[in-house]
Amino acid sequence: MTELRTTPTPEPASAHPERSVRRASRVTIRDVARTAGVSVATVSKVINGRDGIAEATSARVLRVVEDLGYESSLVAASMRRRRTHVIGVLVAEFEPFALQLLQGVSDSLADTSYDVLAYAGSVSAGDHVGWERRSLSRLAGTLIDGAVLVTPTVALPSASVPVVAIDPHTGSAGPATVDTDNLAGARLATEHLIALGHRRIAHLRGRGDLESARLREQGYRDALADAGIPFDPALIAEGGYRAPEASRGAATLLDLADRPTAVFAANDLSAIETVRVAATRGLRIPDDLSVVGFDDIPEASACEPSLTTVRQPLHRMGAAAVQLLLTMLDGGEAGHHRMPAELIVRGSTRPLPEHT
Amino acid sequence: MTELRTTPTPEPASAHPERSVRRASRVTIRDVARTAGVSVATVSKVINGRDGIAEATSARVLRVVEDLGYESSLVAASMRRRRTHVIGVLVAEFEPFALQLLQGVSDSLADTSYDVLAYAGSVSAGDHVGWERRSLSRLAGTLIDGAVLVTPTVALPSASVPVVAIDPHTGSAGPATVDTDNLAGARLATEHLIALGHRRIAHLRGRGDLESARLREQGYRDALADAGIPFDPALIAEGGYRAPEASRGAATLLDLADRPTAVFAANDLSAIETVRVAATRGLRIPDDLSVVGFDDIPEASACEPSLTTVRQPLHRMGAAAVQLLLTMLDGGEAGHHRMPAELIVRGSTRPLPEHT
DNA sequence: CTGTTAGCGCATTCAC
DNA sequence: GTGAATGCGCTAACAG
Repeated sequence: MTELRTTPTPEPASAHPERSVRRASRVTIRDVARTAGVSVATVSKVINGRDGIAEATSARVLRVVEDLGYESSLVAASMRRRRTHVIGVLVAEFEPFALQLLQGVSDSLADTSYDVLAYAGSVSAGDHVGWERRSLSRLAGTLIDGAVLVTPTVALPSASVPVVAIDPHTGSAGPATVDTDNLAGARLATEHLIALGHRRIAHLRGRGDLESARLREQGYRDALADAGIPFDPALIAEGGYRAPEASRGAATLLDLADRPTAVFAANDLSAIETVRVAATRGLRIPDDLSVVGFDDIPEASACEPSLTTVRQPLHRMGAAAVQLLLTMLDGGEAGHHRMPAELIVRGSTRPLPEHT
Repeated sequence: MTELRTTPTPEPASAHPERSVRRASRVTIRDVARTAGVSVATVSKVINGRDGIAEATSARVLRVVEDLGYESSLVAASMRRRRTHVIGVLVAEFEPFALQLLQGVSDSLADTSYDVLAYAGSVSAGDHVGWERRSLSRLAGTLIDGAVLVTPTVALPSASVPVVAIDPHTGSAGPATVDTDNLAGARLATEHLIALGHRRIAHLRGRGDLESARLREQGYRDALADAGIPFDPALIAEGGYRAPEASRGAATLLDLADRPTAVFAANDLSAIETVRVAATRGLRIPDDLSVVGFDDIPEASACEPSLTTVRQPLHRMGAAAVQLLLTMLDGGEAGHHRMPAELIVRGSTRPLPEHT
């Protein structure tokens, strides 16, 4: 009776012609066991290569597995097993920054026995602060052996698996982290604009809940101070690291009576948005306005004009996070890894014409 | 007794000072129940908003949930429940093409109640043909409600959940699919080169097991035939859609005694690789060699010189896949969705100088 | 060598 | 209203 409930279509998968697109109920280990005429445990042993199984039995089971197209459910297996050999990359949202990191993580995991699982936690939950705790709680301890958290917004409580944070909320506090020298990077960007003769330099802020955003603003202020340029609060607007907010912030700045001649945006996404808004105002880049971004996502060099920006070595950061994670999975201790920032000068900045 | 085994650290999570970076064991529904002084079932009902629970009890439970930072395990929940509200994007590997699609999928799922899970199946398993069946089998029916398969290499047997394939193996055969008009796109690319005066046009093939690769080669041949240019087998090399293979293929072509004046690469990744190899041979792009790619990933416009390519609307393709999937999840029937291809002329192509 | 037993963390009947 | 059973698909001990 319960057998029937488990497998509504008792005939082997290979037998029934797929004329309808109906869902075939999943092939479970019990289907295999029943078809092969052995117990569930035996199948499990064969699958997992445990020894103590007769050659003949093993072969027969494997044949059935092949015939039925059986593959063990990650979920069920992970519930019993210690390690799943899956690394989770937890992001708030799949945007270019996170995707570049993901590529780095994935590439450097290619030589290991780990698979990669990326999870966007706040897609359906809105911009809930604390998405990382939610995601971690849902996946850790069961599905993934370790996690890479991309721009977590809160300090993480001790998790149930090893965790490495990239561009964390609290700077280099807490557990293992990977980040870029945001302060120095922001200085580079601002000093570049100053060197080009700009003095009315605006800043489009990043997300208020991220340490990186705070540091980038600080670097901007420091550079201004060093150059003896007074700080003007009117030249700061909220960009939030994302297009919609950046669009509003950029509009605020560009509609100022005494418009800035340059904008340092807290990341590339908002810099690109600034360029877009400038276009709607009839402003040409870089003739009427210089723009600098941060991150150097592929879109930065792809846009027109190409964006001057501060490069974070995203691919290498992902790889570094993996190294730290593997160390922790091996029982070792992992620390903090800071990457240098690099100014990449492209087409969106130019010297301020003498006729200010 | 069993209580002790389940929770090695019986004290509430909030009680023990996190001085060590030791793993805290996951907070389970039982911890919540015990702390709140109710049964596990009661907690479950409160969490899932079932009615029939005293207001006071409900409030108390919710407080404990908040305090302990409890979140139901996706794994455990998905094993009992019907729907997990998670959509899986299954890819062989996280490369730019797949990542752009992922972004499209994710963005168009933002307004729904679904979360997104991306899984790279062949990371640890090598280039195993059939990764999609393996991944699907591991995740479907348990962890995800539906799946978007990116460039599956085999025709899928009926799966246990709704599935949409993007750029499928078998063209538009089988279940729901989304693809681009590869044949027309390849013609556009080749005709563009022909219009520029090129006649020795090479083709760097895509992955042999993909229909898209076959169609792109066919489009190339068709365009040559229409222009009355004889097909030369020596001008075809394997690119495999990936950098390492493309590198070898490009070298073969560029080291030919009678070198081609233009290369149509089956995708952007191999086109970019061709540009790279050309540089090592001292060839300038586009002066000494014109190169056209396919896909229009962000890297295509980012490279130097920017790449002339055939654009696939990747973001929209991801969104289209989601629409089909949601239809199927709603019990409806979904069909095939074909997107137009568009030639984007950039800096990597130019007219062949008269002095051939 | 193989089958039986006991859960993993959770949701779902059913009794109480 | 609440709580003890039960099972999801699977694996690890332990029996036979």
